[in-house]
Amino acid sequence: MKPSLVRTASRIGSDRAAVLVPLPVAGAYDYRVPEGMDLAPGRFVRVPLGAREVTGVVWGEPGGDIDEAKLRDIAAVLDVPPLPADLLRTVDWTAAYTMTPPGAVLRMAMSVPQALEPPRLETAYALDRSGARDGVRLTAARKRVLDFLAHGRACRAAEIARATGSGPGVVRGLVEHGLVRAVSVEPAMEIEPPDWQRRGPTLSPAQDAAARRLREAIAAEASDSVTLLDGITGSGKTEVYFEAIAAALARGRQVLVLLPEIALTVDWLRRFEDRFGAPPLHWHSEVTGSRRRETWRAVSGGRARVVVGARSALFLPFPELGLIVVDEEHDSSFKQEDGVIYNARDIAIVRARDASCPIVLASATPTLETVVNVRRGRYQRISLPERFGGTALPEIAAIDMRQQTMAPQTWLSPRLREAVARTLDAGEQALLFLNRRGYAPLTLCRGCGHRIECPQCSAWLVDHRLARKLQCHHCGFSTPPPGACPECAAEDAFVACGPGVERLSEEAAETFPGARLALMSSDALRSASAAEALIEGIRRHDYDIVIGTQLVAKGHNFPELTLVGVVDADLGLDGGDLRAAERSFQVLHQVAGRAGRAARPGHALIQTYNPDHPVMAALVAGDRDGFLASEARARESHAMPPFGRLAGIVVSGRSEPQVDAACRALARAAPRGGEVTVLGPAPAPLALIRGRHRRRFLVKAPLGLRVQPAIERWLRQVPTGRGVRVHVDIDPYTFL
DNA sequence: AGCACGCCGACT
DNA sequence: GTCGGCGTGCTC
Repeated sequence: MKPSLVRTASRIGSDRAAVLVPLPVAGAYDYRVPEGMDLAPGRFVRVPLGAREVTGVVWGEPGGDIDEAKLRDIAAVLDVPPLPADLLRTVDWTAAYTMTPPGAVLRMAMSVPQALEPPRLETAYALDRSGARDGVRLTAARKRVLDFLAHGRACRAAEIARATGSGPGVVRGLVEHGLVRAVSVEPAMEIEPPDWQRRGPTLSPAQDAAARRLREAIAAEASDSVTLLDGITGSGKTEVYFEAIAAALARGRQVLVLLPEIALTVDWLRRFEDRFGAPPLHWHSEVTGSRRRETWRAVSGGRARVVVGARSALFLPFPELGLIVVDEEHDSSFKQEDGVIYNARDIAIVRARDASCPIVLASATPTLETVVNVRRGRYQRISLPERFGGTALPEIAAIDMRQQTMAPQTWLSPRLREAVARTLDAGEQALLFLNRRGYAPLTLCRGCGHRIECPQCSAWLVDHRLARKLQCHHCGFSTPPPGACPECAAEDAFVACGPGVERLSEEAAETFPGARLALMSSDALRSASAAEALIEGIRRHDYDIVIGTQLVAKGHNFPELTLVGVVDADLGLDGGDLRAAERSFQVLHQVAGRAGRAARPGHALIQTYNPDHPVMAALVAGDRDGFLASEARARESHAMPPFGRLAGIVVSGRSEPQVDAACRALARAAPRGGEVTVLGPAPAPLALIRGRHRRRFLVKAPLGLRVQPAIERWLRQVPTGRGVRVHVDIDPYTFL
């Protein structure tokens, strides 16, 4: 029995209402409600704003302190379902937490303006039962069309033609004879409902036990629980949370699954269809046009039962949200770095709380934040300790690069070369992982030592030899490689320094002649279909060695891959980032997990100059929890997250003196002596991006304190203006 | 985010 | 003398 899910919002009682417009204004504006207009929070309305008219959302009771003379009338109420009340709360919470104007957050929930417009009607054809068949010559084609329409509802001409194999003239003829009539219909995307009663693949006893516990958590009375599904790579987490999805669907609820953008693979979708017999709806930046509009409307109207998407799916208007799953919970791509700066994982937890629904965080390498929340008893944990099918985790060994003799301009150590050769001899596949795109990260002039830098950023240009370009990875600037040095005019004097995947693939080709190489990086794979084709090829063993960036680490399953070689494991460790160690551990652990997923055991070799580093030691020992414990101790001793609060304040502008002046003014006004500490200003690690100079402050506060009011008070005292912008990043991830 | 208002260079 | 450049400021 489907419970009643209509969350009845209280009607607006007075002749005024607060309306939030999707613009970065300070808050909701009051408008006059015309006589007889029936409003409740969440309703979409058209309101006059300055010289134009915009669509906003009724937010609640009026603020009241606005001059009667300034009040303007709400122009119209849109005939679409209102934004659910729980989403209004999440928008308010997100705005307050991230210190963003609520209208800017609302804009994310109104990202499809076309979905609010009355749909363009389409012409469809239906059987006209009043039409007399006497005297009409019923050809075979006409009969097929009439039979087809006798079963279904009105269909578009193209659909009828496709289904009956007849031309467009057939329908037209039937219309002329009055047997079929044209009707106007709203275009509605056809959605196959997922079948939760269908029998999915057989679960292992461990999976089954985990699934049962998850179902119980969902059925429990206190349903807004947070559960960490903690399962090592290959333990079948996905199939376990599918059972949670089935349970939510059985209760008549909608489900949202958040995945990191690149983890939504054909593999994942195939598993979903195996369980539910139908695909979920997708939501990410590449879903555009009418598909985007129809998906939004299907979510809003409740026709979409399961949506899988990237972080922006979080603000879709689910009226009956019953479960959120955040897969690869630790993935840093959940953190949005531009516009409204938020972490989709954290907002998902808030959205679940506001909607009173459970949420599942899944990961093989959960974040320290999540693990600490489990320890504090705020989250539950369900563990999947073994790999599905009894396959062992790959054995991980470090290669101490200080002990290896390297030929100049090579990056594969003798030990790694030997291991790759053995793997190829055994007829198996090897993966060489290097988390750096392009051919070389630095190009310098042999003559004068000049380094080629981005003209708008303080960053080197990366040599992309396949594309015949030098490229800036921070602003997208690109230029053909110069013939002569811009500094000393020397010809042909450039040297490429350091390796990228393109260069590594060159070395692999020289070292292993005859081996078939696949290069997997975002540059080499222009489209999603090209990526899928390559992945299929790897799976079919069309390639012997895969060379890839982080892209290969995500969710792919290559059964004949038995060796993973990490070329430069130290790459992520420097950078002064709070989470550098944690993130390195996560990505290295994940990429090592690509080895040996089927019947064959796998192993991973990690080239490092720091074999004693806690990250490397923990990987080799297979001691994830030990690593998390030592990382927790280190953070706790410095009162760093999750044992303290952090916020970044980035000051930027085109004029360096103006930025410095603003920083001095901010430093003078910075709160001191209290519980809040302000560090800085320091040049941001990338002191110049897109021609903007950047400085940053770091605000530290104890856990129990809300930093936002302190920051608000501080920033309000200092008028910035003069082409200088100040951005607040609560819980910063990268310190760039 | 738009769109207006406002104060300084090349044109009918 | 105007048309218009886009800098800053407001929108219930």
